[in-house]
Amino acid sequence: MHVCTYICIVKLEDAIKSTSFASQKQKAGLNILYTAWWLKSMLSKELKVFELTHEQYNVLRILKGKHPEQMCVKDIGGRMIEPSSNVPRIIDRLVAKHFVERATSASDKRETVITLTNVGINVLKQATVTVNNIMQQRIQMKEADALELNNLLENMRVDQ
Amino acid sequence: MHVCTYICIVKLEDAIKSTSFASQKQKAGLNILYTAWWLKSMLSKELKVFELTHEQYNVLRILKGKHPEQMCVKDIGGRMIEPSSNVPRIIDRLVAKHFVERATSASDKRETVITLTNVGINVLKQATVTVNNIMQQRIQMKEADALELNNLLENMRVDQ
DNA sequence: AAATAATAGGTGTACATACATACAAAAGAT
DNA sequence: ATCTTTTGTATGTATGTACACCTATTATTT
Repeated sequence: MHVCTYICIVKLEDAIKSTSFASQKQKAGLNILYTAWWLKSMLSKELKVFELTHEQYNVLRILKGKHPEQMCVKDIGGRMIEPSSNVPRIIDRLVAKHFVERATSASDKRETVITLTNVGINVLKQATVTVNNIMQQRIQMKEADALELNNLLENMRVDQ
Repeated sequence: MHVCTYICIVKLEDAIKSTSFASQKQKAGLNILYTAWWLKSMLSKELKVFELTHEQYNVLRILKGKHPEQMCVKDIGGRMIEPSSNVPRIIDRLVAKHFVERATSASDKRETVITLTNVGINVLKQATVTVNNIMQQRIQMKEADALELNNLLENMRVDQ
């Protein structure tokens, strides 16, 4: 039986109330989906203070990586963790909050170039401190284990 | 450089075009999010043939686990991989396709009990064959590695 | 140069998530 | 027995995803 006191490690069986899995491989699939949800919901909770969703935060971080250079929508899209994200609409919301600015590219009028504003940079800076702290506290893993995990995840994905 | 021929293993660096991570632990977080997206989008693609989203498929599978018993909305919700899923609305769509039926519980009129229809059972059966095949082919992992992965994922999640 | 194809971005729709709220029914308190 | 609280479900709103389609611009072909 699972008892939750101060620190609580939730087994998948408890989380989704399922006791039998066809294989460890099948369980691993569900475990990845559940852990991703767990990560995302932790992030979202922290980011709410800054009026950011974790997708909006992701876009700001991508922009920060090139700042003070601008980036076009396509380049941002290519760096999203979830590649099918609809970047124009995420940018709509960042523009509404004055965290970024939109302009048509001079060199290619099809492109829209996005720039971080000072407000955006400040919000991102504060949000990042919080996010990093939470990640440090809530993810329990030695670097060697993390490396092992990264190898397992990268080798499991068969494309085509 | 990464070349994709027949079987193609995508490194996270290529997927999100980022080359530097603060730590293996931070990379692991992103890797989990990306792998979850990869899994979900594969599933969704396969399930489209059956007019199912992967959340709808998840609900059908949960119902199958108790069949021919009925389940109430709350019990279904407690078994979802993403616990904050809005189960009533997913059920709306399954009812519209005649895969499940809704009825008010006799023992507790607050509860709505959900029953799999024969159509639902057949669709689930066919969808499951396809899903299992795809998982078998696209997830490359030995059982021992899957066990290792499950342990890493379950031990990393610190709640509270 | 004119016609055609490819590309970048935006938009519409269906579905899902996250969270707040509403309402009816059941459980508990007095 | 009546009042209060809790519970189960549904619904409204903002956001995001997945995918199709449209338009403007650029690149390519002839």
